[in-house]
Amino acid sequence: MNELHYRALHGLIRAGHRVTDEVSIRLKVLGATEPQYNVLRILNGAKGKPLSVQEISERMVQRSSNVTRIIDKLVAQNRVVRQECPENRRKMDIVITKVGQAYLKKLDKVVVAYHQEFDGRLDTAEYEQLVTLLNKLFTDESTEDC
Amino acid sequence: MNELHYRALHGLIRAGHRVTDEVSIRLKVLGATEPQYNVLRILNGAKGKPLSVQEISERMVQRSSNVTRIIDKLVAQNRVVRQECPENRRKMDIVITKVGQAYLKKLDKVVVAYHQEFDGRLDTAEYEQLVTLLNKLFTDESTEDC
DNA sequence: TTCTTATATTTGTATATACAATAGTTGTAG
DNA sequence: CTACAACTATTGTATATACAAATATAAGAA
Repeated sequence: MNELHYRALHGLIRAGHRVTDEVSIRLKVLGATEPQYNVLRILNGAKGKPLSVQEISERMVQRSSNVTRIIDKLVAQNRVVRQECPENRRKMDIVITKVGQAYLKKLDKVVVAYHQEFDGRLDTAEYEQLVTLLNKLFTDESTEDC
Repeated sequence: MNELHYRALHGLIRAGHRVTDEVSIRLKVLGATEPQYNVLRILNGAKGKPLSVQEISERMVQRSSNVTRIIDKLVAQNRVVRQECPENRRKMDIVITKVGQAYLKKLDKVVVAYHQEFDGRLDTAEYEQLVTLLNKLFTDESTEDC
């Protein structure tokens, strides 16, 4: 019983780390880290709407208190812009740039290529099953991007 | 199609990180990090047989080149012993101590308690399904502990 | 207004991690 | 035996991360 729990949860941990590691290796070739990729995706998913540091943090897979410094890097690379939010000067308006979008496209390409390695390992019904099971396990979806 | 892949893999990443994060929080209360816990579990699983740094590395969930420094910490805490392997003086024989085993028991307790939070979220058949799907996705099991 | 509390981000600092370089050991070819 | 390549663990160093403290703004109460 509990052994089964353990196998399932441990399997999830290993699977998650493994996918992250593999993705990181591929992103690094293009000069990006996984958190940077994550932030760019989140901003791109906002469709031009500026997001605050907090909003980005909430959508990140890895809880990290240092979104500020990730943004610092992206700003230095002209991939996002950061400016004070006019309505609330405590907040920052962060937006992906054209340069950032073009870069993200390149990053997405290598990630999609990695995903394609999984073609055929499960059939469509099984992939749906997996998604369903994950949703059931983690009902409160505190982090959502795209 | 590809969207489904993405949802499944991204779900795995989030689930894995989430479980790791939650476990880390609980371990930290007892003064341990997740990698330290991992090493202790691996050594305990070896049933007294000394393992080399390399053997431990291979069994870790997170690829990390710094098992040496994790061992440093555990040695300082008297939870493992490290001595030169007599057969091959390049290698190190690393073994968990009684102190380490007792400590590991305490760590396991909080991890098990966390696992129990998942009771009822899936039924037995579903847990088995999940394990099966994960095994199908990652056929080559390069990392195995316990 | 002024005081207090809450919110949002940044920064300081200690620790952790990745990666390359190093040092010591073993195996093997000449 | 010597020279050279392969293997194992450690260390140096730059970067990343976690967490607490600091800074700045906003909102509400006296």
